[in-house]
Amino acid sequence: MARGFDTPHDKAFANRRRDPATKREAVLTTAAQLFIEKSYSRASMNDVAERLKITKPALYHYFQNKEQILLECYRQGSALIEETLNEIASHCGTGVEKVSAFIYSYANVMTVNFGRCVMRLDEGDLSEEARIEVHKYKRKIDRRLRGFIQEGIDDGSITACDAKLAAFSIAGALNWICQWYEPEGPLAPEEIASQFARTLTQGIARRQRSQSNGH
Amino acid sequence: MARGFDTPHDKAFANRRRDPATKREAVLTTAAQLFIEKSYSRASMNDVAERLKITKPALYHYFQNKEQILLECYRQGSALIEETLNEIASHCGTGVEKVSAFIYSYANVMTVNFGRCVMRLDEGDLSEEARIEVHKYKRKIDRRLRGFIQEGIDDGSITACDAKLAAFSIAGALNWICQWYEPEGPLAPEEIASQFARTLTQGIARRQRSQSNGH
Amino acid sequence: MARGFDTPHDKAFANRRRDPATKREAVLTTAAQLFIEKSYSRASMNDVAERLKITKPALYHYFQNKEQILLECYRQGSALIEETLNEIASHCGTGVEKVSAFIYSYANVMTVNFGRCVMRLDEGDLSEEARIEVHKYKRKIDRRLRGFIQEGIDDGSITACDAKLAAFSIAGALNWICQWYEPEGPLAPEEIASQFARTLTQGIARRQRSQSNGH
Amino acid sequence: MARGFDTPHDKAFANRRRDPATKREAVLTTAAQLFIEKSYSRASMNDVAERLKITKPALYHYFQNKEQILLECYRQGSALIEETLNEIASHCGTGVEKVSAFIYSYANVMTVNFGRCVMRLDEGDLSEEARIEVHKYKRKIDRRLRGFIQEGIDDGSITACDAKLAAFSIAGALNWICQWYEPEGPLAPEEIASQFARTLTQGIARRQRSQSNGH
DNA sequence: CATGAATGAGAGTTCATTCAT
DNA sequence: TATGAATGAACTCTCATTCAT
Repeated sequence: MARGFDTPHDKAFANRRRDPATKREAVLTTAAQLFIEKSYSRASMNDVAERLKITKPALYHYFQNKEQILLECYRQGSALIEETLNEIASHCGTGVEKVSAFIYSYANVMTVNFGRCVMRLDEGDLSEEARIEVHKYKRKIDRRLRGFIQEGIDDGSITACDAKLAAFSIAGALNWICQWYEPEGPLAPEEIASQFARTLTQGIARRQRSQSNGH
Repeated sequence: MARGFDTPHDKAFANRRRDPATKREAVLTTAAQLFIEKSYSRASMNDVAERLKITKPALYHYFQNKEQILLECYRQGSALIEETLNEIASHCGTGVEKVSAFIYSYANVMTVNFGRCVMRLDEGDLSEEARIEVHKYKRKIDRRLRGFIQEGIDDGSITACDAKLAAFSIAGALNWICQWYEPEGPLAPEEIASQFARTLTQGIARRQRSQSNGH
Repeated sequence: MARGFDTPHDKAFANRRRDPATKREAVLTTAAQLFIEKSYSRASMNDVAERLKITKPALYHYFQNKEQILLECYRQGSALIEETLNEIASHCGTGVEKVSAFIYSYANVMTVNFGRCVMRLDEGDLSEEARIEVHKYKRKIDRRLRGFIQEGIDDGSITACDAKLAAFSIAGALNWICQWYEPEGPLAPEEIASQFARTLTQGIARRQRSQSNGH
Repeated sequence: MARGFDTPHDKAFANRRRDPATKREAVLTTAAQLFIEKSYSRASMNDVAERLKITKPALYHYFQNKEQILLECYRQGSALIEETLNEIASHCGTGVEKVSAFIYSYANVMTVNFGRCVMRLDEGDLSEEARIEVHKYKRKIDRRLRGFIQEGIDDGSITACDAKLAAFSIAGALNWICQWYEPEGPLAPEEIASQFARTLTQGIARRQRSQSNGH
């Protein structure tokens, strides 16, 4: 996974007859990259175009406007998260195991640009309508995490606690990853993911004489 | 502490003979509020001036430019955190106790505007020089927290673990507070602070009865 | 006459082997329609292409550029008017009869898109050269109308008056039709035409019984 | 009246401390002039600014945006017309006299830029809301004119006819003035006004043995 | 031939900042 | 001193037009 996002995407535009879907993707990926690097408001359409070595108006062939690009970033990132959520929910296991799996997967998503966009970019840049859509995604994630925690409390694998605050705490630790993670840094996504899964789970796991949370 | 930042500060400008320092403070507080409400880039100097019921150029009597206001917000918030850090460091106690105290204080700071500014605003809006200064503050906080954790590991109050990642995890949960906390919301800062102190500490605290958590 | 211009013209492009002249006409008719609906500047080449279900560059096979389409609209509309003018001029009859016939025909033309284009679209969108050409058409119409009026004055069928201003007045009433006429509206072109012919002619016709209208 | 609109209005901006209302007016007058000269869409904010010898953004001190300038032009022009309407309506006189007075005043208004704007500019450039407002103005004018005509029919001063079409015809002749009138041309507004009043009134006036419509 | 893709020029608008009073 | 007015630079977006296939 990951680390591949720094490669130039201007090749997608080398030939005029290239697959338009590929080009659209290239625009999106480059935009996401820039949004993370410089923030949405400081990343101009010109910046995106320049990095792709095309002109500004060409972008408007693939997206209606800047906000649509932003929204699509949110959607892509949310989709990544949703995938893992569904997978985990469908698996059997105790609550604490689901929480642990969630943390592991989510941490990984927070190291790819689209995932980072979801939690790092400013929703204030979205229109009211788009903001509502994005909120739906976020609420769903939150509800799932709380659900896993509650399952754990119910099945005895998690210590009794305020599921809401526990979720905030875990989500906070995870979401913060997208603020400090650097693709070129010394920590590989998997390392981060597995240690986070271990540490954060311990904070809420029911003490037992011996416990293994394998990953 | 807390909650006092929503009162209107335009009164500071009601009387011409008011202390200039007070006025400067009023500008700063109002700006911080707006930066949190709308983000730095969407909060215009006009907005600040309007809310204070003064004119735009008047702002330039107290601050060189918009960035200086932003930087000062970072400084104020960082100072709040530093204070608590020094206090805790000077207190006696085991490592885990210091960590717990840190979490409690820090969580509280994350609910006041200046504190929120430090971790919520975008450093990309600062000049290179200012960004370096702010990084110094942040590194210091991180170093302290890691130090507390290491102390705990050394004195046996904290389970052996990667202090760096543990710090990231705790800091993440805490820093995220400034993203979701709402002054008018149902959760009081102290509630948040105490539950976070409890939950997050558990994640790293040494279990009193012997316990092995298989790698 | 009339009302047939709302039928879709994209059928002209359905068959590849269709007469190119037919296609050109279809472009023109559609463009005229759009120019009337949205104005020349707001009707984009894209709009024209979309309505015809062809691609934008295809338009450039039939017309050099947007302005040429506009010019051609003027020409088509002017031709319609010119036709009626010649017909009327060649007919025998008193001046007032010619004026009445002119009003009737002209009013009808003002309810078809090409006719409307001539008097409703903005000459400012034409190049200097084209504008001069269009002015020639308009001047010719004006001269003819004035001629008819003068004939009437000379043959006694029209009250003595400033032929120039009288022409302006009649032309104004007629030209204004293209601003308010709606193809789907309650008034049929012929109704409008006949009442206008009656009313406007009365304004200048010589009274059968002697009458003085004091200056 | 009239003819004064070609004088440069940049003097209003010579001094920074000049009356803002005067400057606003200067912007409006210059804009109206340009809208008539080049049409709304071709007259750029830059054009307006240049002619006033200020910069583009300075315009935004006086008007929210381009459309607001346009709307204000419509308002100013409509106000001019409304004034005369009220005056005429309150005067005693037969219907035909009122119609004649209306024509005279209205024709004059059609020779000043604001008046011309009302009937010459494209309503399609207005937002839905503004368009509704402008329609209200126009409907009011139309209703008044029809009212005057109906009064005339009722009091016997005007020949029985379709008041609606008669109004269209008169309004058309008058509105067309704003298309061909040139401030520097040979015809003075008053000349146009008085002949139009005479000619158009005759078109509907009841024939009497002798009649004087003085102006 | 006909087309999807791309461009260049220019539009309106915003905003931090600085004159000039 | 403190302010209303003005600016310059930047941004998003549109569109007629033309490549390149």
